Amino acid sequence: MTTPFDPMSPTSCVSFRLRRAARIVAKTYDAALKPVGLRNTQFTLLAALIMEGPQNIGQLSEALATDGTTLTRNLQVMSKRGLVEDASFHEDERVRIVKASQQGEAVFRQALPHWQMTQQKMLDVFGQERWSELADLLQLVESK
Amino acid sequence: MTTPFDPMSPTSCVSFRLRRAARIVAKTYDAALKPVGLRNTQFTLLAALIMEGPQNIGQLSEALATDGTTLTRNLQVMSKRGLVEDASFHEDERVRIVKASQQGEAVFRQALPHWQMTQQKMLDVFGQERWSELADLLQLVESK
DNA sequence: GGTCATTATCTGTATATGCAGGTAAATGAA
DNA sequence: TTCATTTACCTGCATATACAGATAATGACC
Repeated sequence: MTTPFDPMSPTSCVSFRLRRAARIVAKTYDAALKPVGLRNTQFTLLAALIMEGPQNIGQLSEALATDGTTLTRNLQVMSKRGLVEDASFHEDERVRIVKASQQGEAVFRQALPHWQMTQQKMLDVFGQERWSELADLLQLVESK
Repeated sequence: MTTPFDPMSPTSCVSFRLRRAARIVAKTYDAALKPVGLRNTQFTLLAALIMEGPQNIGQLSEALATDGTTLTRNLQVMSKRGLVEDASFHEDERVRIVKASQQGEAVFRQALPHWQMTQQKMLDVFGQERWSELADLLQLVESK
């Protein structure tokens, strides 16, 4: 006697469902990262810079699917905290290359176990198999 | 020779993946709803008030998994535009009941076909079957 | 070499989001 | 009844997010 899932009801709005789930999940990571003073978003940004190396706004924007103007400001916050800094200049003077600072790397190392704990918990919720499928589905949206 | 999916790499962070997908999807709906002057978030809020009837902040917060303080402000914006308004008083004077205004309902009706078009496009991307599965998976997070 | 379109980023403005902490009403216990 | 606790909501503060439009540097074409 469950209500049938009606995909064309605003309740089933893909945007709503994704955002709602994202809000809940983000809160979990935020809580876990709180001891090291990072938000989940900042952890991701730091991870990108550390794992992929110094990058410019455009590259980050592409990789994270985040508007460049958003990144400018998110990086500003992190810059004030000394987590990231501008890297060497580029031939093209329009381009700004950003990298994780030493302190940024240290904070990231501190954050990693907290993140891993939470990530593992999330994998347990889904089951690793299903998360892999879910990730694939989400990727569909991004390629299109 | 594809890189194997490593669920414990920060690149696979559940929060990051969900948020990234949500950003992309939200932009699509925002673009579609622009002609009627609604953001996807506002459409959802309006839909909740119209389909479920007048509600207080607490009920909305529960249904949308959005912090009450966020709702207070989001509703403020919509109230200024005359889309929502306070409903009759409650016995409990702490409680504030909100409802869609006449104009809110009119705007919602205008928005609906635009939303439907976009929703259908998203269903096509996933395939209806898969979206149903995806929605189920997302719900896992919310129940826990 | 000068002009014009393109590209990379930033600013102004507005919404979305949530935590801490505050206030007022309701509730429950003594 | 009185007072402490709980509940429902709001304010202050900070971050996240993106569109429009501005700016500055490149690149292409004559």
